[in-house]
Amino acid sequence: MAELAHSRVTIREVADEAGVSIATVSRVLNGRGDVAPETRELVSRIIQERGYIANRGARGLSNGRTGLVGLLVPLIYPAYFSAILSGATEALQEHDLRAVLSPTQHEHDREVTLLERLMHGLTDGALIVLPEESSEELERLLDAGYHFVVIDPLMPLDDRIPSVSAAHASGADQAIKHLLALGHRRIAIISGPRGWVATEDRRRGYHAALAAAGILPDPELEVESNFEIDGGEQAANLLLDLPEPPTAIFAFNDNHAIGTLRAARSRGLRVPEDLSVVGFDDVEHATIVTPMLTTVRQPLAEMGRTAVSLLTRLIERQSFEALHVELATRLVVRQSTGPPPG
Amino acid sequence: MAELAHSRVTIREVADEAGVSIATVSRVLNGRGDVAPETRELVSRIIQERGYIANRGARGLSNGRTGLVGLLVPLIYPAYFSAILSGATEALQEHDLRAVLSPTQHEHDREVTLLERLMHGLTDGALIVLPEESSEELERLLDAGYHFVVIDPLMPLDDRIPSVSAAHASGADQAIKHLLALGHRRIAIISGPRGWVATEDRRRGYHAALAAAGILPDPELEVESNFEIDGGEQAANLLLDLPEPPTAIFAFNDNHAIGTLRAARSRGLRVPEDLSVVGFDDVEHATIVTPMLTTVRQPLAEMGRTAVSLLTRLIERQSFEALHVELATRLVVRQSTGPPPG
DNA sequence: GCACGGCCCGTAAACGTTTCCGGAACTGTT
DNA sequence: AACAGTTCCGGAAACGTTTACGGGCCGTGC
Repeated sequence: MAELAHSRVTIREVADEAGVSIATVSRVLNGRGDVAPETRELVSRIIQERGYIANRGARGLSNGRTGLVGLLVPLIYPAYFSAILSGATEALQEHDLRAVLSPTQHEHDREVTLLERLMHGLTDGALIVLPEESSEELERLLDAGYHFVVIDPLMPLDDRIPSVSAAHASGADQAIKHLLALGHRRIAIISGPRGWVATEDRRRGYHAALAAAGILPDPELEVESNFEIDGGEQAANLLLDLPEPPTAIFAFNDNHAIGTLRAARSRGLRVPEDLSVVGFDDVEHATIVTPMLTTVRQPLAEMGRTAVSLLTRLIERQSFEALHVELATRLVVRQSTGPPPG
Repeated sequence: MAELAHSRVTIREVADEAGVSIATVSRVLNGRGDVAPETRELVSRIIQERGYIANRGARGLSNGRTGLVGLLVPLIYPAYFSAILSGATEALQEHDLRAVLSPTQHEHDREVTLLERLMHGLTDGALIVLPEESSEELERLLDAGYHFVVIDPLMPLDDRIPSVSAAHASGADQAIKHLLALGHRRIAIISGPRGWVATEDRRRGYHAALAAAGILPDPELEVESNFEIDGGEQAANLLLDLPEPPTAIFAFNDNHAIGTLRAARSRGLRVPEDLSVVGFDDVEHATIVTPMLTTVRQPLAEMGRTAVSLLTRLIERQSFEALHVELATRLVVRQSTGPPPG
């Protein structure tokens, strides 16, 4: 039994006070047509006065909609995620939906059970950022009739699975073209884990831009790392220790770029005079570091918002139009790139 | 009517398959005593097999608990908030509670209506970070029987309102003592808005530490700013333009400190040789900036976790033990402080 | 052999909505 | 004056749980 303390005002009380049935109150609540203007006005006023707010749980029970949307993210803290979250929850609020936040700590099992609990009556759908699941697992979800959209898929997904991501290849292409235009020829990359969509797409962009300039890719110039600053620093050290080191490094995220800056500084290399650095993401970090990073901007908040709009359309069963949207990336030139030395 | 699509398995089906009543299934679900071991075992197995998960909405309707907790934050993106969120949601998950995320964009009205909607059957309680509400408004919530705990109150709150915050005065005291020990005598502050608890407490710590060293506070050395980097930069410029500028600046948050770094750099001042800078918060920004910031660390994630543990105690019993907890702050000395010039 | 107390378990009410179905009161047509 | 068609509204079922209440059955003690 609920504490009688917050004895909320219920639809029954509103109905009694207005001298109508609860059915009628429900109708004005949901903007149904079948109600006389005066009645509607009267009921509305009483709802106002009493501060009545429908119980979401009950509503969900009765009509199958809970007004809740699950937000599955590996972590909350890193700026990459919080930017997406920020855009998503804001858009959710505009649709009068609430976000149920569920960090998965990058653990596959945790994510799977979370999803199961979410779909079981708790939420109307979910946004899954960087899903740990295989395409098959997600397809099963889909077949179960659950609504969700994936943000920035890690692995290639089945075509039926709605997703929003950034234009990775184009971003990499812009970055490399920029370096090329500055005169660089020996351009290294610090990439994310192989096999991830983002990694492979950006590599593709990198290779394509090099090829277009008639440069053969040198496997020595491609190293892989995690997403931490330390990892970036180590990778950069590897690169700079090469007999013939690169004059520019394109890092696949801003943390890597910052690590590269550190590596450069620790060996007395000036950026951009001795070494050019380009990042990816354009989170706030990029602008507070010295020198400020030239980086490829991902519209993270916008990705969150877009995912919400896909999801709401899905929930309302409106659409099977553009299930996959790719948002443009844009190179932001700041201080960490310049002509190669010599 | 619910979409038949995700026709979830219901308690009824489990009951039928086990050949018992739904009451019995409910009993084993909730670990009630009144059930024979074999029955319990049988029902448990079927629950497992069928992957049954109780519908939260229905459960909430019936027993008044929804398993949801509201998280009210002004914004999500800034590291300060996401660190708190991170700690809170993690702790929530351990209690098998889910977080309903509600950014208020610093708008008082938005926050009030959000709270109203939250308490109306949606959630069992809430965590309110940096509440925009007056103490009176919160007291009314309290009297209505709603459970919540405030994290980092903006304004002084009534004693009955549970809260968790950081040891502001002690942090400021540590920072100033550190600067004093380095030999600084002319120490300025860039504070947050006057009237805010955090601001006033830190000012108190600042004044106390100065007084203990026999230094009279100079009002010229105290400027106020918002929480952005730009604001910090402007404030620092004001300070550095003084006829007798400070040799050290204690900024009330890391953004201000970073702004101060910028101001120093733009006028050719070296940090820490020409100017010492101390920040507050110790978010990640503090470590990626050059020089790395000496700063007062607030245990943000821990504050989130602590708030959750207060809240769950509140929800479960009506306990009135330690309603106010203040977590220790700690000075982290890095590269932005040194002896004064000359 | 009987009453009684435990142990298990089922029945049914209750939680607050939405929505289907049908009915009353009008309006307008013949 | 009867009738069909509208318009507006109420009754009641349904959603999936929890839980108060009561009842069967068994063993125990006399």
